[in-house]
Amino acid sequence: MKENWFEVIHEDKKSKARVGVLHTLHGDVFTPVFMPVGTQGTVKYLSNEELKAIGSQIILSNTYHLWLRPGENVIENAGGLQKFTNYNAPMLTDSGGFQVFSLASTRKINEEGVTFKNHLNGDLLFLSPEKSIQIQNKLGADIIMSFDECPAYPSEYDYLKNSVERTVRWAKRGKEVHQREDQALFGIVQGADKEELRKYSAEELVKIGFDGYSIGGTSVGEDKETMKKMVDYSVKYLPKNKPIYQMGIGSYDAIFEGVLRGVDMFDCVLPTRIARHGALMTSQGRINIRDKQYEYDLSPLDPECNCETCRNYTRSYLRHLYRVDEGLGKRLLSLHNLRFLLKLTEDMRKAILEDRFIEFKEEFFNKYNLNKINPKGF
RNA sequence: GGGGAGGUAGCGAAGAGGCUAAACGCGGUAGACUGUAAAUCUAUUCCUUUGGGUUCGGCAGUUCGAAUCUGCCCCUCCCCA
Repeated sequence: MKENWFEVIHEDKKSKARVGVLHTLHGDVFTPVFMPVGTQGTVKYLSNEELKAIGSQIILSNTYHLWLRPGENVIENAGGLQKFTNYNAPMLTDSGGFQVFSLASTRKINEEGVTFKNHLNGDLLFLSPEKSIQIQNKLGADIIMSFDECPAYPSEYDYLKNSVERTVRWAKRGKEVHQREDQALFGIVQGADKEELRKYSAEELVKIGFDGYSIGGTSVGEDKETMKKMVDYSVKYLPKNKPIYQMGIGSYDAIFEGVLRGVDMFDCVLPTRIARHGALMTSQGRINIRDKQYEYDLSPLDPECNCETCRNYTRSYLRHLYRVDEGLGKRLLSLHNLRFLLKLTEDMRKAILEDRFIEFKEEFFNKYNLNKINPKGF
């Protein structure tokens, strides 16, 4: 990737928040950005047209899952992920590293790579840093990830140290086989809440040299203060002229904390998953549309939202769709939750450009008062 | 008219003398979910002033003790006339 593929447009005068732009072959992405997750080459229940209509700039897909089905050759044959899915806009693939964590019960890690029991039929599969990059080269996303291990939290220090060092070696091996100049390759900083490990991880990755840097290993069960430390300990040792991506973050408060600390990119299944389960992020706090109190409620899901769902449907009807388990319900609810986060990042970019990010954060928290309604802050 | 099966919580359905306010499923009411093995998982669901109260079609019995055993009655379904 060209050295200036990422440009910082404006830095907030009172925090580390910044507005930037990623130049990719499939278009520009303005940061801070929230990236919806479409693991299997689709954001569950939503079409590309709907995603674009709510302001989605870039979406994620997953190497492990696409490798299993339909297979990277099928996607390469179609001309790459963007053509295969007809999402003619920027895309990012995760390396399969997270599956090392989430499929922990069926995997074995060694220096060479990871042996998984395929979650579909139990077949033994082997994924290595080289293999992951080679698959991602074929998938052809605009941004691809190094193959890492995301250790459980908490883990023993010795285990963490070995894991972090191995993840650095894996990153180097991945970079060595990376073929495509049109794909940005990110390294992933690990090290849990240990500053010396985060420092080591970040500095070693920077020595190798990547087009951007991810912060991995957050939101794996640690408390909020610990997550802030993890971000601080990572950003501190990363270059300012490269994008920083905090992986797996989708609660509004964690996004604020990340942006405040200099993070540019976020992705998360949270908005779509909780939507499918009836939970919605609204300007009035988090609600569960299944609840009886909405049975006769003819108001929109979120009166301050302009998404298709909020413009056209009542809570009463959305509750009905949820309860009868209709796909339209899952679609409309997913659409809204994504719009909520996309709008949030749009507003963040505006606030940063006006040097009022900290004020915006306070206004947002106060206005919506979500902490009072939902202590966990989703 | 003859023969057979059965009536258990909102529904379906286990249980065949004490470990049973009664398994399990559905339905109901809530909660969770953060680089998606997730249309998933968890709690709760007779009443209650949390001490207890009232239950397994009804009534009457047997028994220290009955949803479970006995008698009579009521009701459903199936087969044959």
